[in-house]
Amino acid sequence: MNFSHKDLSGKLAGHNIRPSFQRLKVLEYLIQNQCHPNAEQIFNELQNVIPTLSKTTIYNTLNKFADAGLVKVLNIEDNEARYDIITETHGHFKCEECGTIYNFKIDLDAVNVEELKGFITTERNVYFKGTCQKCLLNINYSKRKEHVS
Amino acid sequence: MNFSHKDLSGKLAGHNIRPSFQRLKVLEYLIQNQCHPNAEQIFNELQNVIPTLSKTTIYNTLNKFADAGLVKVLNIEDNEARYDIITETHGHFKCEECGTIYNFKIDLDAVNVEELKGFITTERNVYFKGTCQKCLLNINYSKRKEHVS
DNA sequence: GTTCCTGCAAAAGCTTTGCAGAAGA
DNA sequence: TCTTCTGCAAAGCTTTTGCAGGAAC
Repeated sequence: MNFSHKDLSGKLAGHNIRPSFQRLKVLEYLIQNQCHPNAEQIFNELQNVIPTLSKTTIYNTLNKFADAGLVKVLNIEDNEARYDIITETHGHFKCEECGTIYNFKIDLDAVNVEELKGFITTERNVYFKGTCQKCLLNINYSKRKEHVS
Repeated sequence: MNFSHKDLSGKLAGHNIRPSFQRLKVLEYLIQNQCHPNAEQIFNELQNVIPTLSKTTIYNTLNKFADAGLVKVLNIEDNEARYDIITETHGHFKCEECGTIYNFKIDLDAVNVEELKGFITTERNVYFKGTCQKCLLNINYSKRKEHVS
């Protein structure tokens, strides 16, 4: 998919965020790469487009987006935040072999927790960890090869 | 509850961890304070018991416990890890007012996710955020007072 | 006598802050 | 003009690493 400058500006304006060039590019990147990037990845990618870009701006922008509710911050590991354009409630699966984070549909909005009666819940997160199918196949393949040789 | 040296040593031995004094104290602390402490809190508390204690040892110990599957690392915020003695599957609720992390019962082991067919899931985490009842009551109380005065 | 553990100091890595100049309203 | 934004440099924080002395088995 492709997004016009107008689409992107509109989205920012809807959250009271001024449409600077840097912000538009970060937003565009997040929409086109829904792969839960961290600040580093976004920075590296956009440096090609904006040579003078600084990491501070990436952080400023991401924090602004997060405050505005445009993106969600994922803290699956403790040493880096990952950013997710907010679409609908979904869970995350992190493969501990390859590091890929997958989305999966799960609806916790309906879940009613007895112990949280009287609490206000504003955010519901689910993340699983394990090994993804791709890596499992690779591991099995390696083992078979090992066995043969 | 109180735990004898023998109980604690046994628990460590069961995970192939040598029962040094420091490790026993960290374990004891985690069992007696199931309040999801971070490294800092554990360090401060245990410094009273072990004056020569260093933060490195806290990290060494917690990492060892985590590797052995004795504790679970919670990454609800990105700037600090919190540690949770593993008991049974439960969710975490973090109050954004007072910072307290509450446990609640939720069983995701039964959840079957179509999109994760062929994946191996080793860890399932749920965390909610919002405002706890205690803080909600305080906020309401303040508002009432404000209104009266 | 080895191997493992502790803790100091230093480093590493992610993120925030201060600030001055530039851009936008 | 006045506010907001960018990006450099520096600082802040949590966590890890290197290493030497000490403890445990």
